[in-house]
Amino acid sequence: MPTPHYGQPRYRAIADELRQRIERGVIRPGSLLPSESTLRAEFRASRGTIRQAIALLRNDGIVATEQGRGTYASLHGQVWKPQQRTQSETRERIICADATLAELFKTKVGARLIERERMIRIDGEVESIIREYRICTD
Amino acid sequence: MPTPHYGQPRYRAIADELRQRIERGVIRPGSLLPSESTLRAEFRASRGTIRQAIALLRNDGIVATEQGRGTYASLHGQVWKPQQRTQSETRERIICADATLAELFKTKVGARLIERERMIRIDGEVESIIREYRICTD
DNA sequence: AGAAATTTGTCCGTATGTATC
DNA sequence: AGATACATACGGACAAATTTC
Repeated sequence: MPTPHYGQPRYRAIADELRQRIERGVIRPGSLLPSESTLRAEFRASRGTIRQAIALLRNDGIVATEQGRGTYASLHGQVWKPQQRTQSETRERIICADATLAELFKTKVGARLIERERMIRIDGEVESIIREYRICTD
Repeated sequence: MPTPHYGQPRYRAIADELRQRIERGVIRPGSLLPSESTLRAEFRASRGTIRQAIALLRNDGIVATEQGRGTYASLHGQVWKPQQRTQSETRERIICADATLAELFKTKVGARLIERERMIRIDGEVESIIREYRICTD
């Protein structure tokens, strides 16, 4: 077979197949993928094509490769899950530094600071509060 | 020449060279890079090696390739500049919710919370303080 | 400890498909 | 239609890191 690639190229198809195996747990997170030569035999593709497929997965961060060792299914595996139902509200105000903040910023108590507070909700529940402080410049 | 690649592999060296030309404006943002076959002649490398080099740049987002057309130097160009001299220290402790936090989390005053505080320094100066609060689960 | 086998990394060559000019 | 340029796919060879014996 020379090189007909109607629709999806082979390396993408192979990548998708491997991706599914990882996501479905057929290949467990942390375990090694089959070696390039094994994959080559299974998919009957050239080494270059197999490597292209793996490069895609590596680029997505779902596998990691080490020379001489092999390619692992990533531990934290999964891609960012766009967590539904996540909301975030931010508000901002100017405050005066208390003793603690003043010391951290090496400034005087009472110095003006910007406080930005973000509230993150998941399924309506408040999941975390994040407060960021900066020196007020204006 | 078979494949001696002492030190840096050729495709990286080629990528670096092209990257510099873009950053220095030798190749203007928005303009086309030399074609693969031109680059092949200039660097006396195989097409695969040239393509590996360009893939690096594409991955860094400093070029974009269109089939049949060519590879452009990206407009927004620049990569993330790893701001030198940036430090970050994180510390963590368990605190009891004050009135404000208790209200935000809809819990009682005195409830146990995890406070994670990160201090970000740029050139030694404290640039910002970030505090994150979560319900303590253990 | 050392040699061999395994596995990934780099590089070359060629051929054909597909999109653009 | 033809030329040009990138995309996909195959093959082979040697280098480098790791594991196995």
